[in-house]
Amino acid sequence: MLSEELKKCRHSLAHVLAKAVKNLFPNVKVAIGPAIDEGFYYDFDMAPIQPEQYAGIQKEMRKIISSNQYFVRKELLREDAKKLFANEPYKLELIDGLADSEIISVYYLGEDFVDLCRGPHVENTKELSQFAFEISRVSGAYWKGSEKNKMLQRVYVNAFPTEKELKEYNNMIEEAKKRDHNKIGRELELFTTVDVIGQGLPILLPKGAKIIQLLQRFVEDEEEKRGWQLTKTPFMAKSDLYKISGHWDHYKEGMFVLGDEKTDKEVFALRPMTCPFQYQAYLNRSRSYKDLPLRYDETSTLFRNESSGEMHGLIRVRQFTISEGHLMCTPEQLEEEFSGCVELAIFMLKTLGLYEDASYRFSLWDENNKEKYIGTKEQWDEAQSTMKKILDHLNIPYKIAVGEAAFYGPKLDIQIRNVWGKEDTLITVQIDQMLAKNFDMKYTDKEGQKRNPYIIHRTSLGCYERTLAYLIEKYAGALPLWISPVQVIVMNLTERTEEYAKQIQARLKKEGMRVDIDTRSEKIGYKIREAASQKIPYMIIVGDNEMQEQTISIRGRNNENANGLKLSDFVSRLKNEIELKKN
RNA sequence: GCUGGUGUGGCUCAAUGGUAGAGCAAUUGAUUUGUAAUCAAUAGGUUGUAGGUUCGACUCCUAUCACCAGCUCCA
Repeated sequence: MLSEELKKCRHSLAHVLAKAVKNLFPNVKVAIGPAIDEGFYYDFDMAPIQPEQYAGIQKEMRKIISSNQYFVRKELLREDAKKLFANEPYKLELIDGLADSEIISVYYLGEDFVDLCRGPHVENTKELSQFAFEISRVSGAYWKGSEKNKMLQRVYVNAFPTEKELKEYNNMIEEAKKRDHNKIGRELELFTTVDVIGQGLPILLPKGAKIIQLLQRFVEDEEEKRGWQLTKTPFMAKSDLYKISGHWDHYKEGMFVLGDEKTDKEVFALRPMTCPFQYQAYLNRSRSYKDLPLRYDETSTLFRNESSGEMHGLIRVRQFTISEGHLMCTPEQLEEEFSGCVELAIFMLKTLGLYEDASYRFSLWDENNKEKYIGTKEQWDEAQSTMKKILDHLNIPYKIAVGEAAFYGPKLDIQIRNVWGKEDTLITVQIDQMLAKNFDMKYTDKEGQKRNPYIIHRTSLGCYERTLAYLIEKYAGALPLWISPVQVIVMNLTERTEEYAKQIQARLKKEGMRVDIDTRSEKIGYKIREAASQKIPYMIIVGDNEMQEQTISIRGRNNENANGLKLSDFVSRLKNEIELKKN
């Protein structure tokens, strides 16, 4: 089915849902009901619907469909439309929002239900009779998407042209659930959370911490090769710093403030970003154009006081560590340096195998929401057009997102999709002309003039916690060998071979491998299954033959057998594999 | 922050107002085992937390914390 046609059917089904809900709960006020990727939703002003009620609503929808009702379009004058929807406050608000030039159309579904709608719709509900649909969830959603408005009940319905497609969709969701980092990250003992520590503050367990350590080392080493210098700056500062940077005015809600401004002489805040701290490193002495570009990186832990409902696994947390960097340069160097930052990000994504899931977003400010940002319209126009020129020149395919900029400048965000298809920012590269002025950062140019440098804010791999989450989902927990927290597990079949198993572990450890051992001498089948479920890349099973000579059997993660391989060959094979994957 | 759901040993689940229980994992002993399930025993829980109702609460009520889905906000 063509997507326009599918959309039309789904949207028609949304009207059927609205009618069904109206039939069952006459006092309900209806809002809007668009088609979405997997079906449609409809917002109602009503008491929350419980899952037990889904079946009844679906039955009512089927009843409407099977009675072959017609969708009939009518165009109305504004005042007639307002009369028609006198009891529907949300529809009235929508009508008031329509421009004078717009035609106001309504669709009748049968004689007793009418909805304000542009259409198009199917002619008759019998066209929907083959459709498979089911209510998937109900949740709160603000009217017109603003938290200042009333919260309505959004009924999500999955809808597909055939039973088969709905089933396939449900299977896909089931498969996606198996990759959910929040589930398998806990099962694999990479991280956990605990009530007494609090929301958004995950504990990285040894294996999770090992992965992050490996990533950090890799990033720091790679950045050093590319001319970045590591700084280490404090986790907190006096409010004075944030007042200069603008955080105090524009980001205070998001910060953990220590102390009370009214009563304390000094108030501190944990840092939500590294920028103003690394700028102090730049300000350490006077700079000349010969010093530029100056590239500072830092493995930087940040703290952001997110609202309670926003935390999610490792993707959205209150404390996280980011591969941060700030680059100070002259206007002439800007494009090349910006491009270098993007290239570094791409290199990181490709190394981790995440590149194919990434897309670019050019995040601009929202002129109509000036209080969110510092700087003037002229400054924003300049920063954005500079960045646009560079992006176009670099031939980076991006989509534009208005209102997604940082409060101090536009961003190039590298977005990544999770297993549910939901998008998040993993990496960001930003151009900032404003903070250099606020902090009075200068360099002396060839003519001896003092000038503000351009600053590029960037992450190369983003936030490690979030990156780990996406890696888990990407590989369903079976991480590439070079970042596997356990690369090999040795297990012995009987106690006779326990010593030999230990020797093998020691030997591999000496070679720099990360090797676990499982000496429980029974239940070999159980042990193998457990190692497989832990997604350990290789297992070595140690036994002996009739002559009581020790034997080993090496097995890969996908159950490929590497039997007959000598231990020394296995070691060089692992080393090769690690080198290959890193390139 | 908002709407809804969930919370019982390490894990998966049972117990619908009447004695908190099972399987797996763990520990101990026996078995020396060959690609999940050897035998026996042991230990592990003030049912997220704090109040309340009741003769009696895992179960009902209130508050709170955490987790999940969605909205809003964001790396």
